[in-house]
Amino acid sequence: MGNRQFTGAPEDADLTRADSLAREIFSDVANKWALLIIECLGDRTLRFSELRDGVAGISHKMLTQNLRMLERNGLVERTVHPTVPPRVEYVLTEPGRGLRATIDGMCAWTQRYLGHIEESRHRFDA
Amino acid sequence: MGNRQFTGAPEDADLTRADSLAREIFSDVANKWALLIIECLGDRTLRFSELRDGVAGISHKMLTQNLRMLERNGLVERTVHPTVPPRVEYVLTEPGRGLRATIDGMCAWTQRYLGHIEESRHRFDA
DNA sequence: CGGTATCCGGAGGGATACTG
DNA sequence: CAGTATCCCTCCGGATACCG
Repeated sequence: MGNRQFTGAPEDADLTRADSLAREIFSDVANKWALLIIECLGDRTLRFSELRDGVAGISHKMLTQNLRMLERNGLVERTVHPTVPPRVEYVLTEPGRGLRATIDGMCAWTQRYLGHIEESRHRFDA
Repeated sequence: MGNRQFTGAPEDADLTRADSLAREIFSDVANKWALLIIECLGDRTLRFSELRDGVAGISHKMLTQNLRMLERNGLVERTVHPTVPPRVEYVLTEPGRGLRATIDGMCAWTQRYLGHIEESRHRFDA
């Protein structure tokens, strides 16, 4: 896999539209909150407040903001139930579940190297 | 896989040390620049300046900062050749290569859903 | 060439209040 | 309950300059 679409400099005149789009999507998605939200959703259907409680220390604002972004990119589906009080539910779409699979990989990786990393930190800090 | 170590609230008294460490590592690693640097390195050995040219629009400062962080966590190995001018080289360690595999997954995912996402964006923006 | 230090503008993101 | 808007301040991160 040639990854110039991710690593290529944006000022490069040869950079195709697809390349810069890929980079844009990558930048949207490769951030802490987005990944944690997707991981928290998993294969469940959750309400806004359940997500707020479910994702560590995320603020109301960040949650809304990231959910909008994920919805815009078609990774989550938002369903509003016109009841009172309102009930809004979020689920991963198929692309969203695809991304989730790779995030699961990152989580597993973290678990696996937890010890390695902690050691390395101590060595480095000395 | 129980992911409470990632999604659990930090103020939760039951949160174990391992859980918060996992969260900390995840936060370090789940950021745009770190992921792009790792992806750019791949299985190559690159100099500082090669990385700066290789990673799209990254600044001197961000590159140094992220490389230090990755080195501290034991994901990259830094080798200084005591020549003049100095030559400093970076390679992924074994844990680093493990993480890289999952990032490859994210890149592949991006490529795969490029079309889906672009469409979704247009629909949303209307 | 690679790294550190300093400055500083602007985005990120929290707290709060208000609407439907 | 979910979402938007406003305020406000921190700190991210770019630009620049200077060391080894």
